[in-house]
Order: sequence, then C-alpha cells, then structure tokens
Amino acid sequence: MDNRQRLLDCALDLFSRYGYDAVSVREVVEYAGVTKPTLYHYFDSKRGLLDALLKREAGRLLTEVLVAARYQGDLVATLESIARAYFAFAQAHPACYRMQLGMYFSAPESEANQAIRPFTNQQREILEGVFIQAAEDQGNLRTRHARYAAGLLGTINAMIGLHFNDGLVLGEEPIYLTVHQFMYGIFS
Amino acid sequence: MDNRQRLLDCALDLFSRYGYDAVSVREVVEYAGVTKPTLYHYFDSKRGLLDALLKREAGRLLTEVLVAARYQGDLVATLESIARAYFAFAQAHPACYRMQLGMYFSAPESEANQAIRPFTNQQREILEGVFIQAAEDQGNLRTRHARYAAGLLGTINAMIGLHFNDGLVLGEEPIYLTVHQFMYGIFS
DNA sequence: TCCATACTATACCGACCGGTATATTTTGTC
DNA sequence: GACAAAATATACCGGTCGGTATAGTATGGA
Repeated sequence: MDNRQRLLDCALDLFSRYGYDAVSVREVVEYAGVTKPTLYHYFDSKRGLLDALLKREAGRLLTEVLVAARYQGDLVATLESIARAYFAFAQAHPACYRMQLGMYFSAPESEANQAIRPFTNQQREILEGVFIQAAEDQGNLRTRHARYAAGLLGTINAMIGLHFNDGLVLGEEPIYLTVHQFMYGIFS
Repeated sequence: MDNRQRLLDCALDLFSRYGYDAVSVREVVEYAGVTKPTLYHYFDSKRGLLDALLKREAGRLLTEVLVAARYQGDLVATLESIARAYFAFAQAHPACYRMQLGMYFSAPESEANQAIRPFTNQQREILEGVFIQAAEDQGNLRTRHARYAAGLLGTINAMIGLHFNDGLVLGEEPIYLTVHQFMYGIFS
C-alpha cells in the first residue's frame, strides 16, 4: 500500500537491469501499478527519484561498510571484514549493487554518475582511512593509501562480478583468498 | 572530409562523456557538422553506429592486449606487458577506454552492455589463457585462472581510474607496483 | 459533520526521440 | 561531357519523452 516504497523498489529493479537513462518514468509507474502524478507527488523529478533511491540503497551499503571498516590494529582482519561486508551486500541485494556499480563507472557527465558520486567518495574515504590508520602501525604503505584503497575495491568488485556472471559463491573462502592475495600475493 | 570517421570520432567523444543512452543521433550529427541522412547512410541505426565504433575502438585495444599477452615462460614479465598495454591505451585514448569501461559495467540488458560483451569476453579469454598457460609451469594456480584474470583486470582498471580521476601517471612504476603487488602482495 | 490535507487519476503539453521519403549535389568513369 | 552511383540536405513522420493542470477521492482531526 505504500506507493512511495513500491516506486523505489520498481525503479531499482528497472534501473539495475536497463540503466537509468534507458528507463522512462512511464515504465516505472506502470511497473508499479500507479500513475505519473503519484510519482511526482513523492519525487520532484526523475532525478529526484534517483536521488531518493540512492539515499535509501547506497546509504545501506555505506553504513555497513562504515561499520565493517573500523580499524582495530589488525589490517588483515579489517580488510577481511570489509570484503565480507561488500560480498554480503552484493549477495543480499544484487540488483542494488549492480546498479551502484554501473553508476560508478557510468559516463562522468551523466546524471547517474553525478548522483552516485557523493556515495562513492565516502566509500573511498572510508577505505583510504583504513590504510592511513594502518600506516601508523606498519611503515612502508605511507602515501600509497589511495592506490591500496582503489586496488582493494577493484579486486572486491572483480570477485562480485564473478559472482554475478558466473555464480561464484562469495563465502569465507573468497574473502580469505581476496584479502590474502592482496596482502601476500598470488602464492599465499 | 571523411564524414564516416568524423561521425565515429564525435560519437566516441559524446558517448564517453554522457553515455550511449543519453546521447541522441541529432547531437552526434550536429557535433559532426552533418545531417542525419549522412549518418544513416553509413550506419543502419544508432545501434549500428555503436557497433561500428566498438569494432574500431575496442578492436584496437583487443589487438594490443593480444600482442602483449603472449606468454613466454615468465609470468611476471607477461603480466607487466599486459598492464603496460592497458595503461598505454588508457593514457593514449582516454575517451575510448572510459567508454569501454562504462559499457562493461553498464546494465546487463542495456544495448551498450550487449554491444561490448563480445569484446570483453575476448579480453577475458586472453587473460585467462595467460594464467592457464602459466599453470602448466607453476602448479598452485590451477582452476583459479578465472579469479586471477578478473582480479588482475580489476586492479588494472582501479589504477586507470586513479589516472582518470586523480591524474596518476601510469608509467613504469605503477606497472611494476601493480604486478608485483598482484604476485607478491602489498609489502613487495 | 465539516474541513484541510494527502494522495491519486484523466487528460494533456511542448519538445525531442530514432528514423525516412524525397530531392539534390558531388564524384569517379567512360 | 554524359551518366551512374555515392553522398548529402530539406523536411517530415509517428511515437515517446519528462512533466503538469485540473479534478476527484480517501483520510484523519475538530
């Protein structure tokens, strides 16, 4: 009965499958079983719908990553915690993660990319913060936190891609392998 | 004077900046200084324009990666050669690589994703082939070639992302660091 | 019971979409 | 220079786009 939530659910499903630009507001409201004025009652525009959707969906991921990324002196354990959070989220909410991934890599001047940028920036800061804090304990990785954060997230997303496309189950083993390869290399 | 090439150039520029779906054929032809029938003389449709563009642009990347990925008994050297090829291409043709990256991560039922899938599949086969061949020499990494190929490409793309967004210069040092971290871990 | 507010539907807007029928110009060949 | 073919322009098509003016209905408080 909550048409606002229903509209967000339907928008998520359609955006994740076809992309924000390729989906019209007509398709969203028909899929949701309502009419356009209902959508425009809750959201000012198509872009407003997207912003509200990201606030709900990307916000969830962000808080889970934020919790998982609290550094407690053990870099390996922290990175495993982060990988676990990403993998769990991607498995629990595949459409949501697909959409965010697609928007992250979408064209830099597209609405979708601009809408998701605040959220990806926060993710980036969280991950870099882990390596900056770890650098206080272990030397060596100073000034490289940006590369490490980007590299880790790139590897995590690569594994999530294998999960989406090839059905790789993202249990404890991939978490262990991902982090240990990152820390100790391919032969670890 | 070659309007066909000019149309492809303009389409690449616009697609890479705004995304395939957000760019209209009107915008392409106006940017190119021609009219629509000229575009439809060379390409059957907007999708045909995209296919021709990918054949030209993604084909270039593919052949360069194919050459770089010839395994010659030294896995580290081969991976460095691959990273060098990707980095060089991304730096020499940023709009082209941006567009391909965006389409690779675009929604699975979008035209853009379907159009680029053959090319990404070939890249994947090339990279997996390297690890499969290397597995004949070194044990250990058998049956994990898919994860290694995905992980390596994920890391490479992460570095290219830092190049695009933060101006990281992709010279020999990032090549060395990327591959050695992949092979031997973060402290190598 | 009255009223304000939140919500939803019908019907419509101008602009733009991808694509084309037709006509004209350029170009290479003999 | 005649002529066919390739290339380009004008003008237009039906359909869909994001968005809205207007009106009606449901709902909860006084």
